[in-house]
Amino acid sequence: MLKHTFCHIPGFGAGTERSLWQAGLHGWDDIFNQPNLPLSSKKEATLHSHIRESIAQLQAGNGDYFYGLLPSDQQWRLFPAFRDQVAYFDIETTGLGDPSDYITTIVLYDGRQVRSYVSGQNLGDFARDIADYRLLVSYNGKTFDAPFVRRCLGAPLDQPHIDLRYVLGSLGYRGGLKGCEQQLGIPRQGLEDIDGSFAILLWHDYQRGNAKALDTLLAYNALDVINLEILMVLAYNAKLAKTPLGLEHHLPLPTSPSLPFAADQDTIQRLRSQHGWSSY
DNA sequence: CCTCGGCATCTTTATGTAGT
DNA sequence: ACTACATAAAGATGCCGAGG
Repeated sequence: MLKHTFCHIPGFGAGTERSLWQAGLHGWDDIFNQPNLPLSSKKEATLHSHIRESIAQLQAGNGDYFYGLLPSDQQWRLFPAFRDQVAYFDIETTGLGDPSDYITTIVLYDGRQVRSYVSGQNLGDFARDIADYRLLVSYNGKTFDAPFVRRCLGAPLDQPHIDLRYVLGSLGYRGGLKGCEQQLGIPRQGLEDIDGSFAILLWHDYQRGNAKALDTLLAYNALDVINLEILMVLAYNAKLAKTPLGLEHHLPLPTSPSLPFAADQDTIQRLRSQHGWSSY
């Protein structure tokens, strides 16, 4: 998709890009073959120089270049070029950000492998592991997860970052991660009633000695992260469908790995009744 | 050349929202 | 209550071609 992108060039907005597309100039290669472009000579010069630069930067795998130039509502275009170096991630904490709050668990998924990090065990390893990836994907992670990780773990998390909250929101899907999943028909087998506040209860139950509560928490955490990949592909295809480019660039839905953790229904039921049925 | 009008892009401001 | 990201609306800038 980057090879079909022009709106990262200064002076080239959504309108100019669309008119180029509709003139049959779908990609960077077409620009050099076409003798007379529907542009002024000044714009043509900036177009040529920026496309030469873009080809080199893409070849070098430099996502920062495009991330810095793309309008924020077009960052989703980075996905296919960096899909083999993408990290889907999500954190659980003891609260929304009081100074006393801390990260309890993190799950990182790269499309192949699920890795988990637990406070008191290996949480700090996340800072090293996440640095190996060149694109981050999260839900509301730009506002919540990434600042929390920077503050508590000192990881820079300075890679390009696609926050699905805004991509899905621009497609009309709002109401949080669970709401989006529901609207798009993505199941959460056995974990449909667990949310972030219940995750706090699971953590405290684990602290009191219930090992199955941690498994349940990690199952919930991992399911969120695995579903991020499905959401990313669905959102990407939906954004693509709004362009006049062909359908040939659509991505197939990924096959999700099975959850490496088992939720314990007895623990869920007990915590539910202990804390009242009304809110859960 | 110079100015003007139309259009697209860029900037500024205010408002909204989701995470545990 | 918080945070820091986004969009939306409104205003400013600047490019480009037409016409004098």
